[in-house]
Amino acid sequence: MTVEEAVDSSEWSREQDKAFENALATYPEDSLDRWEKIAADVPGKTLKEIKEHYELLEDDVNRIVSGCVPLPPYNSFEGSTGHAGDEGTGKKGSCHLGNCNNDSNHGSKNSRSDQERRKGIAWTEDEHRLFLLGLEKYGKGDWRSISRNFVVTRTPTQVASHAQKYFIRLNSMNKDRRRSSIHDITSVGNVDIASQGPITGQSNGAAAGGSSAKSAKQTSRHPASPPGVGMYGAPTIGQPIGGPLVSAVGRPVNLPASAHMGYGVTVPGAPMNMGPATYPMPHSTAHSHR
DNA sequence: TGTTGATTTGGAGGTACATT
DNA sequence: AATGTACCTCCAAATCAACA
Repeated sequence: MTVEEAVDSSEWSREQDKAFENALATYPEDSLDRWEKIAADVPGKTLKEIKEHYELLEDDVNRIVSGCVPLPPYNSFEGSTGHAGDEGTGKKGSCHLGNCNNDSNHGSKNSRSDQERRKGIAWTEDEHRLFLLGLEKYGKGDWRSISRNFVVTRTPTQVASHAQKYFIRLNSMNKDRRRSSIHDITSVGNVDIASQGPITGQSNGAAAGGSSAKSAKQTSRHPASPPGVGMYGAPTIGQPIGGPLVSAVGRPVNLPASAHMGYGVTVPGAPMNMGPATYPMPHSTAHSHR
C-alpha cells in the first residue's frame, strides 16, 4: 500500500502512528495551532514530518476512494466481485454475468477443487482503520456501505468476515491476550469503537441470545430510523454516532465533508472524487436492492 | 503445536419483480 | 391488488493456511 510505503520511508513507528491518529482526532481541523499540538503529541516527529504524513495519508485515501489505486489482484475481485454482487443493480439477471459470486453463489463446493483455496491477503492497518471508520459511521451490518465507502479494497464479504473475527477478538480481549493482532486496534482516533459491542452474538448477551442472529440482523438492517438519526449507527450499535463517536475522526462523519480526513482525515466515505457535494448517504443503495 | 486470520459455505429473512 | 418467485444480503460456523 502506498501509505505503508510512505510510512516506512519516513519510519513511523506504530506508536507514533497511533499518537498521530489520536492527535488528529483530538485537535479539530479548526483548532488553533493544530499541527503544533499534534506534533507535540507525536514523539520524535517534527511539525514538518507530521504535515507530510498527513498529506500522504490524505493522498492515499483519496486515491483509494477515487479508484486510482490499482487494487491488488484480489481474486475476490474477479468479476468485480463484491461490488458486482452488491452493486446488485438490476436485481434479476444481474447475476448471469458471473458476478453473483457473493453469497448466493455458494452452492457448489467444487469451487474449491477448481482452484486452490485462496491464501488471503492480510488486512493492513490502514484497511483496518478504514474499517473502523466505516463501522463507526454505518454501524454493524452494513458491510456493503463500509466496503464501498471506506474499505474500498475489500468486498463486503471480506469486510463482514473481518468484522466477525474482529468482534470475536474483542470478546476475548478480556481474557488472556496472546499475540498482538491487528484487531487490537479498536479505535481510529480517540474513540473506542469496540464499545459498539460484538456483531455476532457470539458472546455478547444481546445478540447472543438464542436466535440472536436473526433478531440482531433485523435491527441492523432496517434503516427505519428517522431522518437525522444515524440510521445505521444508532440502532445497530446502540450508540448514537453523533455522540462521543464524533470525535473519532475529528468530526461527525456524516456531516458535509470538509477537507477533513479519516484518522482525523477526511472520511474516505466522503466522495472526494465526486465533487463538493455533501456526503451521499447510501441509504437507498444500501438497502434498495433487497 | 496452538493461535490467529482469511476464506468458504450453509441457512434464513427481506425485498423487488413478474404473473395472475 | 394479491400472490408467487427469484435474488440479495446477512450472520454464523467450518475450514484452511500462516505464524509465533
